[in-house]
Amino acid sequence: MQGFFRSYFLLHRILISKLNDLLSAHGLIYSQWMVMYYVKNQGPSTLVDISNYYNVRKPVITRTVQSLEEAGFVCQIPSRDRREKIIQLTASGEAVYGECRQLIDALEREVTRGLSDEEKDVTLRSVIKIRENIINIGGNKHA
Amino acid sequence: MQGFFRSYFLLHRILISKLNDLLSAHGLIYSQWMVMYYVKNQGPSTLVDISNYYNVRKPVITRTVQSLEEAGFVCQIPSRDRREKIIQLTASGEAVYGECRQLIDALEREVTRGLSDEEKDVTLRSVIKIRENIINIGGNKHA
DNA sequence: CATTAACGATTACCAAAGGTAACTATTAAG
DNA sequence: CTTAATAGTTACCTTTGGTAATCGTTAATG
Repeated sequence: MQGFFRSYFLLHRILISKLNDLLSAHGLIYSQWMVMYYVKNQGPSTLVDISNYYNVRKPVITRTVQSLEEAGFVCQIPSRDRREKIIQLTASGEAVYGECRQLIDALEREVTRGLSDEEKDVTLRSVIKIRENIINIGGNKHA
Repeated sequence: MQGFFRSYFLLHRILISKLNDLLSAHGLIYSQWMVMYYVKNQGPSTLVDISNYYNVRKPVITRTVQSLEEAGFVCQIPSRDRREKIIQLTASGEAVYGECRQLIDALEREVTRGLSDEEKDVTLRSVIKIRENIINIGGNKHA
């Protein structure tokens, strides 16, 4: 696996650039998409839920959620615990999520063209495995 | 390959965080390592060489190279074309490169633990192939 | 050969995505 | 009832990317 990191990071920039091109056409940026993705698939969530899932500090999520509220893509629903801020997608959030979901799925098929199902499967499982390994190494500041 | 992007980006944050932990112990950050890596492996290079390789704008490279010069890890060598700035690693740059190289190789082995050689190979080739696909899709603003 | 093009590098900005520290409310524990 | 812990926010910093405009220098062209 000589040079895996290099190839990985070389891919990252160009991949996130493509993704942002796609999202910006719908008024979104990557960090907003991440939050919408989580809320769509996990249901109404607190900021701490999202923060834990992505291993990102709370203020970062606060900022992103605020921008999504201003854009009208998420809204707050009441909670028994009045400290919590539970958010969910609005109708317009659902709509833009659906549009982007399709485009992203299409992009994913496009960029993996030429790879067999077997190769795709191995690659996906390897990426997940590598992440697990890093988490288990420990010493990561955000466990 | 449903969810490849998600897994890929989930890995990225944690991977670059590990890498920066490692580099910061030697006074480097990721962007500096990238430049040193290129200069080490391609030999003395201009800023445009580096910019083209990483598909990153020139001012970004200017800034990184300046920080490396201040740190004493790279220096300029004269060129016939007086527009160009050709840089190479200094002795201290070579030393720190060597130290980090070993640690990064070790980290790479560690995080890919549990993957067979076959799986590692397929994964590396897939990542490279995906990058090629994206570049060939065209429309990338930085071709 | 003189003028114009192109090129390499830089400066001065801006944006996105991450981080810390310190704070306010609110709830849970003792 | 007082103290802890928790959820969220605010203010600010860092890293890594981008643009636009500019300066020197080289290459092209009339």
